[in-house]
Amino acid sequence: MDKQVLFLKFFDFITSVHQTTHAFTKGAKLEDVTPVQYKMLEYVAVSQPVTLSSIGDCIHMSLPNTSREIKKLMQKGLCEKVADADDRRKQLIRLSEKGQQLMNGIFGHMLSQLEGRIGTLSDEKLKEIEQALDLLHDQVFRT
Amino acid sequence: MDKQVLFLKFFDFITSVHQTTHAFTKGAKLEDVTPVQYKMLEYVAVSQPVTLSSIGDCIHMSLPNTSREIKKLMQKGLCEKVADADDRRKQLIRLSEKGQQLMNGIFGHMLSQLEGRIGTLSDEKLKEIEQALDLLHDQVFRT
DNA sequence: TTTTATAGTTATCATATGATAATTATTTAG
DNA sequence: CTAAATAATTATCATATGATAACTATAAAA
Repeated sequence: MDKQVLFLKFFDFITSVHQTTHAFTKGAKLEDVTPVQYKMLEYVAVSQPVTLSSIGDCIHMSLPNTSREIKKLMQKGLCEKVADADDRRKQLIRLSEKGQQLMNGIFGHMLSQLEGRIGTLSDEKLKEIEQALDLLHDQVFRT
Repeated sequence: MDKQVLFLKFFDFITSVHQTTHAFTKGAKLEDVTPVQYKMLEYVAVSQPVTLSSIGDCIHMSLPNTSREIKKLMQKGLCEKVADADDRRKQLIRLSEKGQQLMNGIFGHMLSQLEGRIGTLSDEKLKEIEQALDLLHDQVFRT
């Protein structure tokens, strides 16, 4: 097994995943949300409610900057903040109704994009794809 | 086959690919190169020589901004520019010796990171991984 | 209880990035 | 040949992002 060849294949693969991701979110209406703010929304959507600190950890941003960007998202009416009852230093962030609708729209858009790519495949093929996702996730892209 | 479940798996997969990519290039010394400039270098490295326009197309940047950033990369001594003999409007960009060495170092770093993840796997497992890469590349992440 | 650590805020600065208009040089189309 | 169209440059502006210092409030440790 030529590791060099496999590496090139990885590199190519990673590039195409990035491009596909870009194509997926492209076209979804993100009116007033910057790239970093979108990453935050994505993380909050999946993990809510979350503390400011964990958002910062996840997207590699300092607490002051995280605080600033969350503040902007709240001003846009996309996020809400609740003080943690157990530890009142902590602020729990979750999507507002409007933010939830925004993310639902985006996930729906991504879903239809994906549907366009794999919609016509047989169940058997889909099983193969699922297994391939699992394999690479576990063996290579584990975090 | 539940498409909803598959979608969640995709979403998770894409996230972990992004995180892994981040971890891969992290630690590689990129002294004086901004993220956008790094993307340019990466593209030039695999496709050189390339025109300014094609760089801009690839990384979704306007020609004026592409021109500005390439200029910076040339000032850092990482790129070189040659006028195309056939069409003298075109400027062909390629890595300088120094730029080539930089990218060699980074690719080497990524290779060793990858090695750390798959180095102990059997040849059989590696074959499976290769097939999984091919499958997903062709069926899902084709561009 | 005093000290120390944690979670977050606010303010400020520097730099990176994105958008656009105006210009030059060259090539291609009519 | 003249009139587009293409490739790139330069200049300028606005905004996004990253870094840091100083601060408040709360919780945990001594």
